[in-house]
Amino acid sequence: MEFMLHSVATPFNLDYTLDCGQVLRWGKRGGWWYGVVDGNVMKIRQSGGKLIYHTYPERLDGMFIEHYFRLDDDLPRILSKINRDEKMAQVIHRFHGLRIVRQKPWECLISYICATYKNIPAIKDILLALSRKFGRGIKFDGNRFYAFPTPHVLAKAGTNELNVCKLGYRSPYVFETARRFACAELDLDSLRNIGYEEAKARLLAQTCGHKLLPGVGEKVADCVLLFSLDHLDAFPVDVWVKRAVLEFYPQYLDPMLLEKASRRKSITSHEYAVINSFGRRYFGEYAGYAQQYLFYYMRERSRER
DNA sequence: GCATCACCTAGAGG
DNA sequence: ACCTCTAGGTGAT
Repeated sequence: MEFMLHSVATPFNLDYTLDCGQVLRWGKRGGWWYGVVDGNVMKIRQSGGKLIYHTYPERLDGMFIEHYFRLDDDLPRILSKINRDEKMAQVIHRFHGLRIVRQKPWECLISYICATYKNIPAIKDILLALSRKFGRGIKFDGNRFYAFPTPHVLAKAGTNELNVCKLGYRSPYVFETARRFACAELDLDSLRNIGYEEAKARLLAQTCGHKLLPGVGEKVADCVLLFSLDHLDAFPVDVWVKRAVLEFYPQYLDPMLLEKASRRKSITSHEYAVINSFGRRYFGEYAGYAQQYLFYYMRERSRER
């Protein structure tokens, strides 16, 4: 199957989009990207203004491709909005065509709960282990792929079985969250068409004195809002984005905070609030796009050194 | 409020 | 082989 990149879908760069760290279940082999999306294996590559793809077992159409890769976003307009200074111009130019992907809320939520305090290779290992153990197997192209496990299966699993997948202290978080999902206490899709603040407050809500979703703090909430619930103004702050803001935008921060923050590698909740609100104010309605370009830029730069 | 600290584990780098 | 540092933070104190 083929998808022609029409004018709205341009620019698009498949490699940047799948390699930038927002999705963790894709891998490139022999010129093709392989991933499991929504229970289907997808094999895809880009050839100039064209996407060539196969999906199995369902034959997913162009509408699906367009929706998943956010090819309906007016990227030139978005990039012009976040292009606020020379540094951003450079970052945007470097990764021109990177798009935010529309992930499934459930998979996105579990992925980022698992991602806390882990490096990306380790996160990919965890998600693969969870899928192998609890997900449905799908044979394709002579390989075996695994769908992401359903809430119901993880809710039945229990923390001991989850721990086999190297979740460590995250096991009870994943287990509890799966239970909330399985008994339909949660409807993340209802957070799509309300404002960012309201949606975030509901994700972080407390019930009976404890968290609705254990393991979900500000960072995880912002990732879920940005990557799966269409809140492009969310601005997740992790150690890389913190470094980026401290290095490129020190003049916008209180000198005291700057001084303290640069001495500490992790992020305090106060620092999170300050950097998050700077990002949202400075970059505006598409701050989430700015965040992803900055994140990828910082990681690539560190890898090159 | 608010700052500090423990936490499971494993990849990356020396 | 072995050790240290760090990792897309969160929850408890």
